[in-house]
Amino acid sequence: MKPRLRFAPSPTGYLHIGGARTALFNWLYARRHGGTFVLRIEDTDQERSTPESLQAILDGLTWLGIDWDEGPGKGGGHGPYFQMKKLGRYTELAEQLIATGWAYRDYSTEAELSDARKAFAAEKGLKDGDDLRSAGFKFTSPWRDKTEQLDRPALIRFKMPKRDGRFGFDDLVLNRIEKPYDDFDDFVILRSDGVPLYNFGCVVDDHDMAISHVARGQEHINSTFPQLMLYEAFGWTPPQFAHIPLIFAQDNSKLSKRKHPEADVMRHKGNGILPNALINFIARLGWSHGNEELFTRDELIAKFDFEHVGKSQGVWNPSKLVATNKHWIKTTEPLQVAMQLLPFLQAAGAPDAVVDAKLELGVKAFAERSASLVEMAEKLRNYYSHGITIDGAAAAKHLTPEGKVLLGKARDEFAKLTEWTTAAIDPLMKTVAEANATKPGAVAQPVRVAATGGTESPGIGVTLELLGREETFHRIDAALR
RNA sequence: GGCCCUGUCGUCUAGUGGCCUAGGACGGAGCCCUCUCACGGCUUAAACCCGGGUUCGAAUCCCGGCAGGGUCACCA
Repeated sequence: MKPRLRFAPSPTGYLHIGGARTALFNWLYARRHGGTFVLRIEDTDQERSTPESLQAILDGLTWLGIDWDEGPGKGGGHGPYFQMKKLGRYTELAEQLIATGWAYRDYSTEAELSDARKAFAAEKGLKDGDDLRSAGFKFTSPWRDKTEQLDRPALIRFKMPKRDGRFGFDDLVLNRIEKPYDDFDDFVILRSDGVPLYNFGCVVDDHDMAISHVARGQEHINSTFPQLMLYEAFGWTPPQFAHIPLIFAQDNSKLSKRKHPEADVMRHKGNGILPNALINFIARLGWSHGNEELFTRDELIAKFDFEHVGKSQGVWNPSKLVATNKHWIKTTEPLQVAMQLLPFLQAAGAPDAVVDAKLELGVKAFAERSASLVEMAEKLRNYYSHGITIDGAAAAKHLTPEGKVLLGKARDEFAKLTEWTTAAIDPLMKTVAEANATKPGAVAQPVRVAATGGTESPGIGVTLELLGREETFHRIDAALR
């Protein structure tokens, strides 16, 4: 049996880093075992769900290269993949549960629930604002054992069996987890407007979609128990669960959309992080493979397993993300990098830049000196402008009278060149230096400052090749003036 | 508060009873390479939460503490 896994976001905001990692783990497992990866949209929270959020999530997954076999835009034989499109199915199954004695209609009003809370508070001597849950409040509906039907809306509750002892499941990362039966109230499965609640919709869909493995955040551990009861009530076999640890921000609080901008996947795109670098980084945050740190997408697919997913929460480490990004900028095909770099370069002030031999050369020259595409674009833009503003301190240090003499001599050598390449230009630093009894650096720095306006750049050869013969002479002549 | 999960360098982690005088990576410090900046190479500081057991032997198993986290909605 080929495994079927899913990612089931609710479209209530952008794609969160934690969600992305959950999606990634499910996707990796499916890909590794030749299974199917399903994308399901849990849009039953009509208050918060928006089309924009849905699009943002789709965009985020697409950018990361996490593709789905079934779901929005793909179809598939287990749809609908939007929960709001299968309301009838939930109603039908909820009725089935009532018929089999596993659920009941609850006509309690908000007022009655509120009265119950107040009565509990009074009995315990609690003040306003005290947390009722902490004090052990449980709501027992008076409708639990009634079968009469009233002519007003009712919600449907699952009837937790009164049993002693404990129940649980074998988690793929946490191993055995159990809880006492009496830990659970009769939970709502269908709201009075006919829309299912999370636990119910989730179980129905995972069953309908023949999901075999569910990897999700550890915040879902406790909801696994009511879900297990639902599986029992329906006589269905539950999937295998893998609860993965949460991601925390550097301030040691849960990575949240509100407080932590880095929680937004697309923000990293804007920051010039390569999708493969982000994938590598979040995969390693919570999963390991011996001492290995760097993985291509294919290596991840070949090596991922739930056994090596850690049990404890991880902290977001921006500097390691940057280091990972540096690595992939250096090792990815220059052409690939160039294509992703282009929009950044255009935005940085080189609107006419295109993906061509020059840009590829630029990527090669700057791959080792850029932490991100943003940084690379920033450095490369000067190679796309006509003329350059020379930094004052750099000029003062290197465009001295002596420096200008050497710059002039270098210019003379450049003028003799029949081909304008790195290999042809580089040796000239030494040539000029030896002819003038000095070091190559004494020649290279004035050239560098004249050509780039600053004291830092790749080797003189590539730098000038990148600039082009004409622009190089233009800038040198301007500096010599 | 009840229940549940977790606890190795600052951070991510390797480690599944002897290979551990605890390894790697990021970050830090230093050195080398060098036409600048980088890259790279080398060196270095830095951790098994605490206390009891079990065992010839424990980071690894058990118990207790402590700490961190999750969850207890007609949200997901």
